[in-house]
Amino acid sequence: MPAELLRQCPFFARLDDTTLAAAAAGAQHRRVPGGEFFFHQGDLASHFYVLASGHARLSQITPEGRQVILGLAGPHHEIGIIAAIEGAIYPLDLQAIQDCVALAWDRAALGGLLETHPVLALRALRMVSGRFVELQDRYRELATERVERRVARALLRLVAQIGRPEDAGVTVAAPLARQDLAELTGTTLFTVSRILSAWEAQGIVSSGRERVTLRDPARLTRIAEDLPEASR
Amino acid sequence: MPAELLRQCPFFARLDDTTLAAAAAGAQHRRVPGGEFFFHQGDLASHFYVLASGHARLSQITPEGRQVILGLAGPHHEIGIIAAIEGAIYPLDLQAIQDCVALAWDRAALGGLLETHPVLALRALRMVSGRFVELQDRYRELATERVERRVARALLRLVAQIGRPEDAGVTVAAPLARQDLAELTGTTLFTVSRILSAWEAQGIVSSGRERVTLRDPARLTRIAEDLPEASR
DNA sequence: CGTTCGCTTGAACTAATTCAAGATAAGTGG
DNA sequence: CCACTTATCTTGAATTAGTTCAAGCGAACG
Repeated sequence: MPAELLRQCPFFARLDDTTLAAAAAGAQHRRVPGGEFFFHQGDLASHFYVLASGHARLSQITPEGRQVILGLAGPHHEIGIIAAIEGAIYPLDLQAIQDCVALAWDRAALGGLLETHPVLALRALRMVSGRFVELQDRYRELATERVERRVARALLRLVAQIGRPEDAGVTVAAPLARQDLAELTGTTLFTVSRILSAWEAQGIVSSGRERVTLRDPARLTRIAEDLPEASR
Repeated sequence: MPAELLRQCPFFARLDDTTLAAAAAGAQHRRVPGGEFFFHQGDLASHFYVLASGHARLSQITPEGRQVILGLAGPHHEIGIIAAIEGAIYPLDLQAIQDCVALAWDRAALGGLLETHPVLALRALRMVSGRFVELQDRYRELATERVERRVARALLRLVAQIGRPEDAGVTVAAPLARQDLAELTGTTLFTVSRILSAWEAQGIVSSGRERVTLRDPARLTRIAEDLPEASR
């Protein structure tokens, strides 16, 4: 049910029924198998997506071939609003890390929506502004904070975004290799591995192959905020 | 002449006369002496500014008190479009580094403009998207590149934005201390000083107290892009 | 004219990277 | 079901880019 999905993402939340129906009507379905790309950096921005299922990676490749992960996206996440802008190109890659299903609006449908429903144009501005502020905060982190804190913050952000509660803790609900965490935090897979090993020994996380579970999120928050450890 | 100034900034460029007149009519003037703040991070976003003269610094302060400079702004630059969003707060400080004069629109005037002239709403989206992409690129640089390249890029960006041609080279047209460059590139004032000294010895830049002049921008570009030095 | 502020430089230090070697776990095909 | 292959992860040791700290210089400013 498209309309149901839309109600759950901030961009379409709390709209009147006619607007929501118009939005749903313009959407197509797109399936992307794990590992394949929705689009590449530099492609003409042709579609705006809302993920229905699966997880995807937002990343850039440096001219030297090093990858930087800007973030992960899960169900209900909106990606590619830049398609609303005439002639714009995607500024990053969007790669499915599992089989994905998404709703997609092409430029014409998206343009029509934003014109006939000005509230959506304002929401687009609000959405991009919000992401801009988030990115600014991450930029500040990267410029001023040590690796351990950045990894702690990245994990907390990930479970907030795409976490799944488990018997004892919260798991990042997407495959997440050490290399991925390194590319998210601007460090190396070796450093991430050492940090996770140390945390595992302290019972803060438990992790395995492409999997990280937070066992003590409060303690991780203390590391992220650089607060003193509670005395014992 | 407000309208004249507006024509020179991308946000208002190439508008029909009535729209431009409406925009100019809603603007107030604001003078901010060097060192003082237009607004602080966390303030309710009340005004949208276009700088008429002077230079200003966009920065954040970390909870630990370390400053990060997100960029500098000069004449014709638009700042604070986030004021268009109901209830939004400024995500950074805007501090005059020289005496500044700016045009200012309050929330009501800005909201009115965007509603009555939809082209401006689209431009707002375009503007924020553009800045988002720039910030993404800087994030990638910070995550993957060495300090020397980041400083080279920062200087090239600065002269592109607010450069002033000189007898032999281009100068950053705003007071720019070593500390400022360090906070722009995520490093320390000592490292910046060493880098500038080395470049000065090679005739790439000449610099003094709060001043940097590029003598050989092409050579600096080669450093920024990590291309091989031309053989001699 | 002296004080302040920005800049430079050296020396010691360190957080993180790089490289190498091996362990562990997950498919794959016989 | 088990060997074989491959991908992920761990850990140690050496290296290094950049930081930190200390001392002093020199230009601007009151």
